[in-house]
Amino acid sequence: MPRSFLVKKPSSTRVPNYGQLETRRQGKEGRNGLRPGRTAPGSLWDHNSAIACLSPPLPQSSEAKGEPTSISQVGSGSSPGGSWDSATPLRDNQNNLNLPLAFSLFQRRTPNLGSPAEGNGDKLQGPQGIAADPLETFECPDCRKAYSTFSGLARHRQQRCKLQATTARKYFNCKHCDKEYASLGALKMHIRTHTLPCMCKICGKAFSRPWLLQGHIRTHTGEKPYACSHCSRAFADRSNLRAHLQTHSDIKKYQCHTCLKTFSRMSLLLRHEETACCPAAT
DNA sequence: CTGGGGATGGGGCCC
DNA sequence: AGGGCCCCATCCCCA
Repeated sequence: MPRSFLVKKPSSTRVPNYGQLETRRQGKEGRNGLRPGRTAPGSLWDHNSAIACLSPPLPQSSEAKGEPTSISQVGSGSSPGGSWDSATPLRDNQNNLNLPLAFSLFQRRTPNLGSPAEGNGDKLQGPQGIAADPLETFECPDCRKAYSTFSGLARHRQQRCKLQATTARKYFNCKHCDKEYASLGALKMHIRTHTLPCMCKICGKAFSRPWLLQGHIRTHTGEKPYACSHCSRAFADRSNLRAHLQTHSDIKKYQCHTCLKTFSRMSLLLRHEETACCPAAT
């Protein structure tokens, strides 16, 4: 699922406590840690794991469109008893059944004398002329229902897959770009980034969210409600306060894995890697 | 070249 | 369903 990388936080973590920003941050960096197209940067706490977890990089949403990915989509179609969908990413398999491959993934089992069978009128035959043992049955990996013929099972699977295609594989596509979302709400939220319904009355600049506009208005009013507890500075944006708090920390989390120099922000590390230290390595 | 602030974008969660 | 908020991230600019 597209949201599989999210970990639902306990509500208590919503209490603002900037003294805990460092610890809360750790372990969540991977959620959305990399801009599309960026290489995984090294860092003191996640460099090794980033190599393991982020390589190969996750496919982008635009690339993922039309083809299920190993993480986001294939899993939804897999079945506990078999691997019809997971091993054969057939997006339209109800109409274009890849029989040779799919057949090899069925669980063929020997006599099941008590199980019901369908398609008794069919000759026992597998795909591509595979000679079926009269004593064998063909079992659906999903519901364990047994069929005496492959064609009976295939018919059963096709009808099931039609249902699955209309329920589990429902996506909402953005008409403005290639992105697709699992929920209508998520899509509506995304569409706001195209329509930009929130306009600043002072300068006319438009934003996708009201609170983005709120933050922008602070640039006009000069309001800075987020004060640093370590110094006298204040900020209009919480994220900027968070970044500022890094300057009070001696720990620089982001490390260049070429020269081992450390940086307080990922953007500084990226800039260092791309320009100063090892531009060819990126 | 580096450090840091300012501004902003975007997806998800909670109410 | 929508608003508010959280968190993460990036880009730009300046010292």
